[in-house]
Amino acid sequence: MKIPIDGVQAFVHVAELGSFNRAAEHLSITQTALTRRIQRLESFVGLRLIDRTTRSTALSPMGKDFLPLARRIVDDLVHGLDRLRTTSRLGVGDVTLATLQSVAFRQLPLALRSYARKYPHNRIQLLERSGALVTDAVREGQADFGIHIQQDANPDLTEEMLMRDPFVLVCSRSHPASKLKRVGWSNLGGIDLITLGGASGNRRIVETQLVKAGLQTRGRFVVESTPSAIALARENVGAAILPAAMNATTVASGLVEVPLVDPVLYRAIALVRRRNETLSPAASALYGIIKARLCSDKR
Amino acid sequence: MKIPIDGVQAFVHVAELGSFNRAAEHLSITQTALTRRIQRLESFVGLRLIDRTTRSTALSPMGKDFLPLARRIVDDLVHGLDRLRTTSRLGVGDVTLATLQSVAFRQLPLALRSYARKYPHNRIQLLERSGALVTDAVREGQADFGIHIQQDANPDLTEEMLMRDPFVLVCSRSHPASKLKRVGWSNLGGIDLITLGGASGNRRIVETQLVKAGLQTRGRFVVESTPSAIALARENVGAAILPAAMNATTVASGLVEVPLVDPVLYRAIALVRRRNETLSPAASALYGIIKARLCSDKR
DNA sequence: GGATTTTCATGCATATCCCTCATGAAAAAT
DNA sequence: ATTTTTCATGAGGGATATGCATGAAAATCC
Repeated sequence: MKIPIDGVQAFVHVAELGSFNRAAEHLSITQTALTRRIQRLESFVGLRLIDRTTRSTALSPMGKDFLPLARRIVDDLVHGLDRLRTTSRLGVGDVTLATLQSVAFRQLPLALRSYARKYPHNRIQLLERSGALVTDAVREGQADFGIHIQQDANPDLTEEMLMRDPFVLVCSRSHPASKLKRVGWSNLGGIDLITLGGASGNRRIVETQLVKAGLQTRGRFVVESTPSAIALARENVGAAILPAAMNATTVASGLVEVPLVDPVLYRAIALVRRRNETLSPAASALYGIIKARLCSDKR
Repeated sequence: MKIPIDGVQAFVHVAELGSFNRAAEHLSITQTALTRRIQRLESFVGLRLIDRTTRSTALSPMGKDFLPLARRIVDDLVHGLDRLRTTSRLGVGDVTLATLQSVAFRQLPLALRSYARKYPHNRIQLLERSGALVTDAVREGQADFGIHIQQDANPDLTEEMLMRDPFVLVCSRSHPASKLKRVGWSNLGGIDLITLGGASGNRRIVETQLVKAGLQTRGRFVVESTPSAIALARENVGAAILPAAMNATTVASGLVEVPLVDPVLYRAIALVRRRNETLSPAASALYGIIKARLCSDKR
């Protein structure tokens, strides 16, 4: 036999309004239907919960006992489901996004502002991680999804490419290379290179390519972060290999970007999330906005 | 749209068992039906609660959020309704019974013992009241129901006659009246009467009849309780007018009961309870037992 | 005091909903 | 590659709830 939740709800309403008719109206059903619901509930539990004459209604002793619990059940149910519904409709909720610092600096702010306008009540937590740590944060559930450099496929995760970001050579205007229209990887031999080290995801890509070009694995200067690299380049210590998206030129004046070619090497920025797991509405909305924003930004 | 309580229940089971099939089996429905319930729930709230592949099931973030509440709802509902059901089936519960002292002495013990055997876990509280106080206790809700002397109908109460208890003249074996087979009310003139006073319900009945018989309103000795009356009669101070049910003869030896006739006057012992209010199962059971026991006892 | 109004209960027809059976699809196990 | 396991889907039938019209009982009204 089925659980007469309708009956419980009806019971609470009758108890509160003291009348079948008013309760029925309140529930937008006929009085007939309401009577039947109460009857079903009573026959389910096997005892009379509401003593009713043609004139008045009153709870029986057991009805009085049951009322608080019944009220709680109905409230929990209605509010609980309602919360879920509004969540789904409005996309209410918190989002935690793991991202590369570099992306957080440049591309993300626009997307976040757009999201914040659309969902003023939602909070966003940004985890700024470098390299593989983004992936880890997503896989371990610390973040709803992440933005990272595409890498070896992970069975637990799905990726979706956002844009391909070419590497460029950044150097001071007074640096010899600044005069070039472009420069091939194999022509970097005579240049003091500033490269990223540490856990950076770029490091792997750049170093691989350097090896292919027959140069030493590491640049002459290995720094931990992009700002440091830019600072060094600015002082003309050497030329830095950086993603174009960093837009070093605009960060510090007096710098020049020279495209790196043969081959044009990209780092693939991708959205990453757990495979087979639905994003929360809030996360899903942000995911969509980022995808739309950054894809159109593609160079 | 209707509240998908089945879906919530299904959701909890799937969450706990990690499998649609096992959950379906647990609920004794087909896997198909269970899938449908989950689908209905999800379409009701508008978001996916369980991420499922053909191989595995896992809660989505919102599902995880919802699980504790869902579990509580289902538990409350199932346990709450179950409690009511067992209550109705077993008649579990406490009963408070208001009764006349006289009835409590004599007829009730048998009924109570029988009830106690049938429902070993139920507690009974006895309110011993005299006269109209039984009625008051019932009307004011202090007692579930009562046993009293039938009187003017009260709109709030319903009565059900249990037995009619004739009044007898109780006297010592050495009392002149003890030789009579019966005695008419109008022949009580020369006898020193011991009557009940105070709040006794019998008082009204007896006094009314005495007036009708042309005797003084009160007996020569007016006592407050039956035991006192019996004690006086035993010492041959006079003859007492008492309900036959008191069985004075067996309480104190050396006493004789003489039927009072012209008319044979009864006090009507009745069950009384609040009109239009369902008795709790426990009370209802006791009510039934008393009715059966004492009615068969009718003289 | 009888007519009217109010309120809960019931019989019947209908529409809705939900379940089961059979089958499909996808992924893991053999 | 085949089998097995597990969730999803389509269709049909049966159970169940709903609504309308009406009844019954009690309070109110004139």
